[in-house]
Amino acid sequence: MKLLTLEADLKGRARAVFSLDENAVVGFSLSAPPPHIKADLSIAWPIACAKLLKKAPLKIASELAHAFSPDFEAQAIAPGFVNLKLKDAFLLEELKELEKPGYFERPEFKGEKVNLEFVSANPTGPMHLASGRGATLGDSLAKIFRTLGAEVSTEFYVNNAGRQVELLGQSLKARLEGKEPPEGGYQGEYLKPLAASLPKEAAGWTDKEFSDYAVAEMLKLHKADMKVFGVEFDRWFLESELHEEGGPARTLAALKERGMTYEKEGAVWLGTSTVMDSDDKDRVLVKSDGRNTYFLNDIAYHLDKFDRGFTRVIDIWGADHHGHVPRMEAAVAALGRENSSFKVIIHQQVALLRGEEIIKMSKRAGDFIALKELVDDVGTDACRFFFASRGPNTHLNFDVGLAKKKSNENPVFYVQYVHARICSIFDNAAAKGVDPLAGFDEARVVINPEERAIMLKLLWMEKVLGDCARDFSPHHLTTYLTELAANFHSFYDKHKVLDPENKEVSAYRLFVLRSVKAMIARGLGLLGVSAPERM
RNA sequence: GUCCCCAUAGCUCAAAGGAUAGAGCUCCUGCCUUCUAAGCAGGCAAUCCAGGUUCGAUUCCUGGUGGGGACACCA
Repeated sequence: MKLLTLEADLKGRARAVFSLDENAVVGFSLSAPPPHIKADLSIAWPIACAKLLKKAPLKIASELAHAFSPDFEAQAIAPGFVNLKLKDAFLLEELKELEKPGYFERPEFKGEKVNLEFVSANPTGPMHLASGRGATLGDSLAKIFRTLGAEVSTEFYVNNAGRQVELLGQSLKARLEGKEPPEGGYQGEYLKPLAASLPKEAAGWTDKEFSDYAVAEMLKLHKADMKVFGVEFDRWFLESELHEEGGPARTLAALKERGMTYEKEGAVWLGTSTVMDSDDKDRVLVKSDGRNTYFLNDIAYHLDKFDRGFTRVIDIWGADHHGHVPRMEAAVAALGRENSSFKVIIHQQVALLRGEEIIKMSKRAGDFIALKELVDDVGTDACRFFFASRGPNTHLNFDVGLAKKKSNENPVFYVQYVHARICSIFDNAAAKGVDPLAGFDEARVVINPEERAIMLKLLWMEKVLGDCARDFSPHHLTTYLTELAANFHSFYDKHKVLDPENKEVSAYRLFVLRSVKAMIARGLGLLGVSAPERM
């Protein structure tokens, strides 16, 4: 029985014992007891519901404990906890289930069609190190949501139209002609080799041809960078696609029709504040010179996503764009879409340090640290685990020098080492005269404390994935994997797995380790980190 | 000035309102004739300040202090 099923079961028993309605049982959940408590699971609900039931918490706890036996060893403890110990058979049975396909799927994600857009860096230069954070977040969340049963499509939005792209083209042209890029253009070194490799006929190109060429080349770079980083997008959505299909015009018409817009001083405004009261001021959709704002194009893009049938549209933005959230939410609402179907995940900026010094970065000025640079130095695994292990709201100070130097201290190796060690044990089994596929008599198994800790931790994965989805962050998973790894290393040090003298115990332990190996591989996979067989 | 985010050990991070606040790095003490020491066992060491709500607050609320970010008819 899964933990969530168990939780629902026990909750049902609590309702029955105290004759409560479904809604009356609030905050009933299984949690892991603190280390000094010798129990598998813990319930704090009796303390919380004491007022409602008008009973002493400890009394409630002991009545509850009574209702749980004889299926569980349950004990009521002051001030009102119920601590549970699971039966050995329960643990052994569940381990067999863990690797079954769909084990982690949940009903609430069934039928969800999620669109997850992230990174979406402008194609005006190589990908910046900070994009690694958004990429890690988005890719891991996509994989986690899929594991929970949702259908997920990942997307990278490419701004291949507009002023910045024009400037990029002009900067490239200037480099070809041996001149400095124009005012406000892109000064970066990366345009020089690009200019050098332009075809001969480029001398006669229009500005637009330069722009198109530069963008196409940058896009190639971005795709390559993301691939090395273990991130593949289901779709690279070009802004130009939007314009070809008249998306912005259609969006504007829809907004007008719904009475959300007005004209003032020659511009068309969206009443995000006056009509909808969800932003601090109204926003311009069409400028007085007749051109669309970026905002209108962006609304059109989001409408396009909804029109493609997604039930949930999720954007991942850096904190420098957080000011845009209210207006985008207002726009989604203005189009008559459910607010709950749209979510923006904001992650804080990555501040780059070299020692004490903060590195100011700007693509236009040409001073930045490329993602590729770090990945080349420390590897994708260390980078991704590092980024994944922080919640989106942490303000990350990233010391480039330290990150490169200290790669061996990254906890990712601690976790990967578990996988390598277990692989090695299985490799050695035959030589030690142990058959990894041999069965064992479950009734005779004696589970030692280290094994018990491992099994419990394995069952806990289900909850951890839920936490990741709830908080829109993979960091719970890195914490979990580190804890599972600690459980394993501790076990490994104390107990011999391959023992020719005791084949029964060997087979049982290999059975447990098979699950550990699978869960480590699964968890690392969700993070886009490899599970090496040898280290 | 307004708005958003953050403040936990020397450093980098965890912790559905629950029990003695967890890890990693650093420093110190032990452990490899036995399946990989990228490991194990142990030690030192922390909730910014002042109020409030609560049986219970690192967590929620209010007000400070300190730091990061945003406030365009730019994209």
